[in-house]
Amino acid sequence: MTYINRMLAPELKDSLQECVDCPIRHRAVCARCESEELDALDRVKYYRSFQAGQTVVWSGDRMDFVASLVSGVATLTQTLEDGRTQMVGLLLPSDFIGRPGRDRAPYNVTATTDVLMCCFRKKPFEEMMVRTPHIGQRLLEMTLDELDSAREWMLLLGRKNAREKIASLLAIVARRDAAMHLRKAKGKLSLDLPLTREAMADYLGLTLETVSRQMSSLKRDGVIELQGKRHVIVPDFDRLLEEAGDDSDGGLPE
Amino acid sequence: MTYINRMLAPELKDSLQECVDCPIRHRAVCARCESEELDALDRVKYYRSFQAGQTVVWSGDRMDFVASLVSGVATLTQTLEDGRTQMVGLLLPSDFIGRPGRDRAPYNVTATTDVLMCCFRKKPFEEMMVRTPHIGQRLLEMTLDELDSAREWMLLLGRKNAREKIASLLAIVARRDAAMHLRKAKGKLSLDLPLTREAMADYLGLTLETVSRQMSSLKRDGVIELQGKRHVIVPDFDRLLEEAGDDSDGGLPE
DNA sequence: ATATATCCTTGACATACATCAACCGCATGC
DNA sequence: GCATGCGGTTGATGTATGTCAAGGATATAT
Repeated sequence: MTYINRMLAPELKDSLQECVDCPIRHRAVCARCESEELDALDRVKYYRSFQAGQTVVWSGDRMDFVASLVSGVATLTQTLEDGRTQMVGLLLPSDFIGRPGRDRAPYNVTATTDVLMCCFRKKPFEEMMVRTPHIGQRLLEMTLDELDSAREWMLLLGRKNAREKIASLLAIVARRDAAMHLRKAKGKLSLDLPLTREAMADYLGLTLETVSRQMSSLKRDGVIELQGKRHVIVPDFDRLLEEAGDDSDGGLPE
Repeated sequence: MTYINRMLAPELKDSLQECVDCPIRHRAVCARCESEELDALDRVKYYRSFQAGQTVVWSGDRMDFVASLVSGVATLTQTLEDGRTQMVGLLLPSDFIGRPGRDRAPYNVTATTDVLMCCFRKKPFEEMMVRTPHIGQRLLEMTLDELDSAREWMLLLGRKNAREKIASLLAIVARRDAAMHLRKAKGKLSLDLPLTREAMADYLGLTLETVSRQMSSLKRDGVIELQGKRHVIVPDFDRLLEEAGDDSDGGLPE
């Protein structure tokens, strides 16, 4: 069953890191998953890996599998004819890819780092969804969450200025980072951006130059510190949230 | 059962207009809906109406019901502290409001015209979802569709210019209009905008002045004709789609 | 008929961000 | 050693859209 875990047992999020890192150890961690159904699914799963920069599927292509991201970072993007591109999804380990009930991918899926995916053919997966309501329910829950974050993202794209956009992105990454690794060095928070400046720009609806300038500006103003280009230190998370302009006081998960 | 129909029977979309307009006639139209479960649900449903401009729920408020929009237009909006607001959902008749499993509304829901909603208390609705997998499946399908349109919307917000945004919105409204009324006067297509210029601006991440200017510009260039402020005639839908800059050749549903 | 409010349009001007271009730092390869 | 490429930074300049302001059209109320 392994990587399907997040779909089945939300309360297992804490042990997710273990699940993801070590399929073998996982059975010990997650007793709930020991059903025959899942064993059956386990038998039809297979793995695919992609190198950084590789495209998993192109928008419009047939996609006869669903998958769970095991490691690495992938993005969903949409493009206009002239090449303008907008990221519409950022996939981190344990995120779900694909959708039961449709067989063409509506977006480009691209690996931005080296990526490992755990795949299931769509048909057996769908059959199991019918037999095991748990899975459908969990999938609904995950989809509703995604819809919520898509809508927050829309607020960002439509109404925030460049500085707020950058700060928001950093806060989002910090939060997701923290949710997975719980790596928070006493007040000072540090995070690795899994994105190039260009990918950040595509996330935020900006150009890479503007991203770069705003990163420099936030650094000048002491909101962040930079070690290298990708490693960011956040001395004061609340300050960052202020810069993000967000209404909701969404602190870090403890 | 009436308004829950869209959730249960996607193939009934054609008869939706009848369902929505006339609850009484509906039973005749939709044989599939005559189950005991639904009768039970039918017994706990109730109606609420709102006047144009009224707020149905504020973001963060308790929301102990789910609902189906019977008539009128409602919007989901998010705001920043300083009042900048972004529309994140546009609800037309038969759209679903609320989400099982959460009890606080994550957005403002506002009636932009007079609105009638068919409501169900959340608890009995959720119980029925457990007993009737159909409903959960349908809800998943609808949520996935919403996620898709949210993501197209993100492309619009992040990467389209003002003219393309306006053209896209008109195309979207035209499509949804057509899907419901099938009102297409031989080539020439006419539609009523259910939104003020300000609401359009909030949809598109623009100011109302820019919306107004671009409408005028599209009119000057013969892409649209205006009768009054809200009634739009589209002489050539393909031309409009070109202006929208969209890759996908999403014609009108026939 | 006159007032008032709402929604919309248009103009003049300001500015945030995009565009174009040069250059830096650091790999990798010959 | 030096070239080449990639990701990133910074500067000069342009422009699309925001901002501020005035006024038009229509409806409702007095």
